[in-house]
Amino acid sequence: MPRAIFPAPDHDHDRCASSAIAHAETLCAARAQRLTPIRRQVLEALLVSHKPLGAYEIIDHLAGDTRPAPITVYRALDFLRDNGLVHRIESRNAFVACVHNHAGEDLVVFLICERCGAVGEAPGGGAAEALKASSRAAGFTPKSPLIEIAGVCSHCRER
Amino acid sequence: MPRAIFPAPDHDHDRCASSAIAHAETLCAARAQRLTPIRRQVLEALLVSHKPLGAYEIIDHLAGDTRPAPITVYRALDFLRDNGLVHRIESRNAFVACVHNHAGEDLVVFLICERCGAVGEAPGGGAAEALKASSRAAGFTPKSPLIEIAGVCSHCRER
DNA sequence: ACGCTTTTTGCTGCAGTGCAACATAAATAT
DNA sequence: ATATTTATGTTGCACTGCAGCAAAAAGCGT
Repeated sequence: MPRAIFPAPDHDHDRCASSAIAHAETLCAARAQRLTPIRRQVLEALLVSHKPLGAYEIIDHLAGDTRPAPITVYRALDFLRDNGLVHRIESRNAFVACVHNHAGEDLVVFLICERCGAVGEAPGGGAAEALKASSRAAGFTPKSPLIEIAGVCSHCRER
Repeated sequence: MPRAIFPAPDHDHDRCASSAIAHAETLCAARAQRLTPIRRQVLEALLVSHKPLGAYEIIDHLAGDTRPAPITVYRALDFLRDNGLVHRIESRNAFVACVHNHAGEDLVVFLICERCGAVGEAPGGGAAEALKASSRAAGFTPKSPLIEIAGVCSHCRER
């Protein structure tokens, strides 16, 4: 069965989080990038929440021993984003862990549930090319489109 | 000739701004909405700049007599956005005047030039339906997609 | 093992974003 | 004219995001 875009609310968080961490380790090792404790902790915080978190919410999650300064978290987020492990949800000023493993694809469509706050990553299908073609027709030289769709996810709809 | 998506850098700003203001007046009159001085000034500031402005940049533009408080500008922006006269560029935390007059269409694609900062509104074509269909396939009930594309506009490319 | 360089983290500070809560003024309705 | 709605002014604050510099840690060459 394919990975559900919106995992069931009662799914095994720990399992999918540890698998994502493992993936991050593999990827960083392959690129000679260092998944330092802070970076890993930020990623873990996003993974267990399974929802987009603001920078200060991440700080709250990490505030076990010493409370990290905002800049520390932002730098970790920059690193994780550069390596495709975390996405920024622009319409929310928040960040989500990427659980999609979209290898090299350029278009990610974020589905943002307005009830539970969960974010799914849907395949963009042909939309990327259509949008790029449309913008080129306007004389524009496009990079990858950013697409975010608000709505209601399957689990919230059923309730 | 159709309205260019990226108006030439030397086009008649005053002309297109005053036409947009006239449109705003007509629209507000038709809806029994009040285009008060502050709201008009905020809209004018965005129109003459022809680029996205942050809230504090708008304040600077209006700071002729008395400097408006941030909340004042945000409230004016809320009003203008509710009436489709202004859009928010999420990836920039900034606002642009809408010069597209897209009557009732739901999809707006923002083309954001990374060199000059200008923002064009391109027709979305069939992308909206494709994206909605794709998200429905994931059990998601979508509202209108938000699409922003960074790149280089025609005028900057020629230079 | 030693110093050197690069990378990462810590720290201080600040500019920008965005809005809540309440008070006042202006416009509209009755 | 008075009551009601709508808009603006004021104060204050929480969040966002990063610059600039200092200290620590990791990697590298000899």
